This record gives sequence, C-alpha cells and structure tokens, in this order.
Amino acid sequence: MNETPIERLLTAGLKVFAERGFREATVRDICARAGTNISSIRYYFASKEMLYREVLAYSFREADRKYPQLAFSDESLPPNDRLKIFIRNLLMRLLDESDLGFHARLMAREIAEPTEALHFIIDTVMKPRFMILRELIPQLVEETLDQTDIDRVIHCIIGQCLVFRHSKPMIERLCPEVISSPEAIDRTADMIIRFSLGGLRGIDLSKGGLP
Amino acid sequence: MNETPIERLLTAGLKVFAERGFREATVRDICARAGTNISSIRYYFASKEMLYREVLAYSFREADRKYPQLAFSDESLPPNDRLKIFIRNLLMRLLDESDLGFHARLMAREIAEPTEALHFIIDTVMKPRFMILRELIPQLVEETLDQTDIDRVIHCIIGQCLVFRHSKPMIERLCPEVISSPEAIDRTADMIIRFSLGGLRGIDLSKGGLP
DNA sequence: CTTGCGTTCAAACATCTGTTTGAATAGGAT
DNA sequence: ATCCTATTCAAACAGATGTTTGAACGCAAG
Repeated sequence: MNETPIERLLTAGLKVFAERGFREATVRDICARAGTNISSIRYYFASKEMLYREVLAYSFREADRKYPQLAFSDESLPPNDRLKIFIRNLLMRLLDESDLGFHARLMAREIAEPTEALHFIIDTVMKPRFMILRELIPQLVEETLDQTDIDRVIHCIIGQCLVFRHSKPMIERLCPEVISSPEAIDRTADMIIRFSLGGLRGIDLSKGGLP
Repeated sequence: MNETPIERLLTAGLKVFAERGFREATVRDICARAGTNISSIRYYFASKEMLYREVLAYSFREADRKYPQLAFSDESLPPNDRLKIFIRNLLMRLLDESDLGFHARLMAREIAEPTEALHFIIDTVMKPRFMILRELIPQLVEETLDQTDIDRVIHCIIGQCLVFRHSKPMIERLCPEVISSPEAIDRTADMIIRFSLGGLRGIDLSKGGLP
C-alpha cells in the first residue's frame, strides 16, 4: 500500500466502474479492492457519484498520457498517413488491456448509456478529434462531399474500430482469433486501414450512384 | 386493456429492459406500465429473470417478423446485391424507432454486457448470419483471404452499421443530421454500401502491403 | 504527558427492490 | 346456490446497498 487511499480508490473505482457500470458497481467492492474502509469514499469524495466523476477525469488523464495523438494532428504529414495513424491509435486505445483497457470500457459505457458526464466527454475529447477528421476526410476523396456525407464517412471509419471493442463478447465467441494477440490486433488495424482507404476510393468510383 | 397481462408484461418489459438494462429495470416499473399487480411477474413468469428471457425471445420474433432477411439468404442473387440487402436491412433494424427500436437497444446491451442469455442469442441469431457472410465475402474479393481476415472484413462491415446505433448519443450531439430522418438513414445506408464495396476492392488493390 | 487533528474503523440506518404470502375477487361448471 | 379454479391484490419479508455516525487510532505539536 504505497499509494494514498485517494489513488487506490481512483484505480479501484476505474476497474469496477468499467467492468460493471456505475449502478452495478458497489462501494463495498471498490473499497475492498482499494483496501480502504467503506466510509473512505464519503470521506474523500463525498459520494459514489462524485467518485465516479473523479474517476472519469483520472481515466482521461491516463489515456492521453499513454497514447498521445500528436502525430495525428500534424498537418504537415500526408493525409493518408494521418488517417493511418488515427486508425491505429484508436484501435490500440480501444483494445489495450492494461489499465487503459478500463478507460476504453468506461468510455464505451458512457457513449452507449450517457450520464450527465457525457457532454463533458464529447466536448473535451471526442469533438476535437472529430473536427480534425472533418478537415482530413475531404483531402482524401476527390468528389466534393457535403458536410453530412463527410460525417457519415467519419462514422464508417471509427465504427470499424469501435466494433472490436463494443462487440468483443460476440467476437470472442464467434472468431476470437481476430483480436487474440498483439499481432492479431495489429493485423486488424492493417485491415481497417486498407478497407477504409479502399472505401474512400470507392466513394469516388461510385459517385452518381445517388440522386 | 384488450391484451392479456402476459402480452402487456412482455411489451412493457421490452421497453424497460431496453431503456434501463436488466439490473436497473424494476419489476414495479414494468408492472406499472403493464397495468398489472406487482406479483403478476411471479405468477406468469416465475421471476424477473425468466421474464427477461421471454422478453428476449419475444423481441426476436417481432424483429424477424418486421424485417425478414429472406433475400439475403437467397444464393441465386449476385453476391453484390446480397451484401447490399444485408447492410440496408441491418441498418434499418438498428435504427428503427418503432417498438423494434427497443429490440435493437436490447441486443446492443446484450452484446456489450452479456448475460447468460448472450450465448443463446449468438448461436440462434448472430451465427447463422455470420456464416452466410463467411461464404459471401470471399465471392466479393479476388485475393484469397484466410478465415481470420475474412472475419475481420465482416466486422469492418457490420461495425459501420453498429456504430450508428451504439454511438447514437454521441452522433446526436456531434452530427444529428446523419440519422435524423428516414431519408437520412437511407442515405447513410447508401454510404455504408459504397464504402464497403470500395473497401472490399481496396483489399485487392493493396495486397502485398502485408507481411 | 496532553492536546488536537486527520484518518480509519465497525456498526447502524434508511431506502430500494425482488420475492413471497395469504386473503379477496371473479366467473364458470355442477 | 355452491364449489372450484384462475387471477388479482395489498402487505409483508429479506437482502443488498449508499450513506451516516460516533468512537478509536496514530502521530505530531506544545
């Protein structure tokens, strides 16, 4: 127990909230894993909900520390490479099974079942990256797309990454090999990149196919 | 109240389970919406969990009734068309906002946070379609892919559809227009189809890009 | 040593929730 | 009318869980 009770509660809370969701997580469980008394949450965080907010903030700090996305934002790189970096980085974050895996799970939870904290997450974490993709995608297709179609393309791309986190239980039953090792995950990232670059090309080729 | 208590409990249960998840759903809430006494769940279904299983089964029956997937299984159709049908059908199911919307939400929940019922769902609902895709995809790419890469491609495709359901709260904050109307959803389906067909072509074009 | 403060602890409390119970009700068959 | 069965009902029960409490502990300052 070399960490402070506050740190232990944050890491334990991250795990439990990620694994069971806010409601299913019990303060008794969190305190047990943190090795603290049950009343420590009240003492240090006032309530379970306040602890949850602190855990969210802590989780984001850790994620950005471990997988910084500087290269993706580098406008001097070719758009192609920037997209590759983005996809690989996103998939790695999502499937990281160290402590960061809990961050991805927590985020997936917030996206699927928002608490009041979602708006904060979107505005501070998602939106900046989304805006970068908005200016990146048009550089990768010849046809000029309207904003809404660009947004659709963006979701086609991130959807391919998200599915490997969101549908993990299903994947592990149907075809676990696709993400069963770091090499497999790497190959999955390659596949998403090839598929996405092809998809972007496909949009150009099939133009006029729509009214 | 022209329906039987059993029917009312099933529809009410579907809504509440879909909106709040198994654990957060309360039998009192379900019974209130169904207009039945609190002990009716025990009387007709033995327990909350048994009700949940029956709701799942009921939900699948309704989904298959409303969006049958016969054409997708028709091996006499060109592979291209079968994929288009599959994508459009899946997206429609996922974004249907009638009673069926609850089905999609319920399924998304099961996929993300499996109960013991997940295995049943996968084996009876997902797997058959997955197996069809497994024989369909190779017909759409020239390069011969191994099984694992085929499974990756499959998830790239369904991931593009799933994201519009799973990340709906985020989409509605960042770019609601992409799924804000039946026409918009239709156009999203078109985009996924173009993107996927392009992606499949891209796999051929970029072969050799991997070790 | 005594005091004071931050911290830890076990027990109790209040509420919510799934389940159970036993009586009340209704409707049809005899 | 009587009986039987199926159904409905309100109340109670039991367990889990977030919160609260007040005492105990430890340690540094005076």
